[in-house]
Amino acid sequence: MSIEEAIQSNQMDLNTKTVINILYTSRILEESGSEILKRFDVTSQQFNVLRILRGQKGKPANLSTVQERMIDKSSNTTRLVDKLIKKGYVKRSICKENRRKVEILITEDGLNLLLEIDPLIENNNTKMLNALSNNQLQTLNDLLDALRNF
Amino acid sequence: MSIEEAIQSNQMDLNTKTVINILYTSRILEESGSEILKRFDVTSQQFNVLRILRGQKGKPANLSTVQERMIDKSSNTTRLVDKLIKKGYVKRSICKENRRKVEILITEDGLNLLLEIDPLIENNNTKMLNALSNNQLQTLNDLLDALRNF
DNA sequence: CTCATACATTTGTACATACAAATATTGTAA
DNA sequence: TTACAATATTTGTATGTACAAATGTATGAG
Repeated sequence: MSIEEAIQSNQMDLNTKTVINILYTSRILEESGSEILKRFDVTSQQFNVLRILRGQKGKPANLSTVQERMIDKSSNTTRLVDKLIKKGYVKRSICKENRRKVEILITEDGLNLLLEIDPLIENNNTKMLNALSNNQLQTLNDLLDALRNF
Repeated sequence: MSIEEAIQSNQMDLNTKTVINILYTSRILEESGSEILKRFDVTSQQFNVLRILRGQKGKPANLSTVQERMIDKSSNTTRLVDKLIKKGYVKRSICKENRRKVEILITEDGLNLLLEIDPLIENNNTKMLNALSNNQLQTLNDLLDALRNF
């Protein structure tokens, strides 16, 4: 289904259409992922933070580093991390070298949660992208990467 | 900048990378647009509804129709419309044929607001998509349209 | 006609987000 | 060393979102 059919609108110029197409497609992917995460009582943002922390491979990350790397750089990473602490998925401590900074570390429970969620999300991603060949996926990535060089 | 550099993560499989790339790029576009809309004290969602209503060309739309066509099908179109009514950009009335339904119509003020915002958003879209040729934009749209046929 | 069901919207409530201001710590220039 | 600016995070507050339950209206079976 073309984006014009999807949102029942024609007569859009190519730029507008492209922007709307990206926003619209993104929303569909986001909702599909959220539905899976809901079962584990984590939001996409929380999942995103957990994956960033796992990527640190044991090294703690500062709040600001986490925020920089987040897909959705919502403010209040503080409160987002609070939620993860309450659930036991991350630990927080004050950085010894610079006491303004905070160090966040994923716990064993957090890592186990990711191990449980990962295959479901990967599976879902595969399903959602099923209609495109690897070549097409590569092209899509290249175009999006290029787009951001405005 | 590739998505791996952007979010400082490598070793992602192609599917995961593509999904993250779409979400990430979408967020950038969304924030850029929101910044413009903020000056006019409307959110992207409200702007989206106003454009849908303008597309009706004088014919009122039901709440459910509006919701179907929204990019972000957030619930509470009711309260979203409330805000637009308070600002004088739309009118609401009960549908005479089916009193369960509500009819929403954009006002003259709403149309004028869109006339003011449109060129700024179009200009911004052009700027944001500047790095891609028309051919590339077309390909991008085709890939996104195809993607949604999962 | 009247009851159950479906439909369209609204409302309640918990939670999340955005943005600004406040707090705490560090670095540095006089 | 003190004062000022810069940095990193937290907190306050208004607004927005998600989801379920409630309300009001229409439709069809018996």
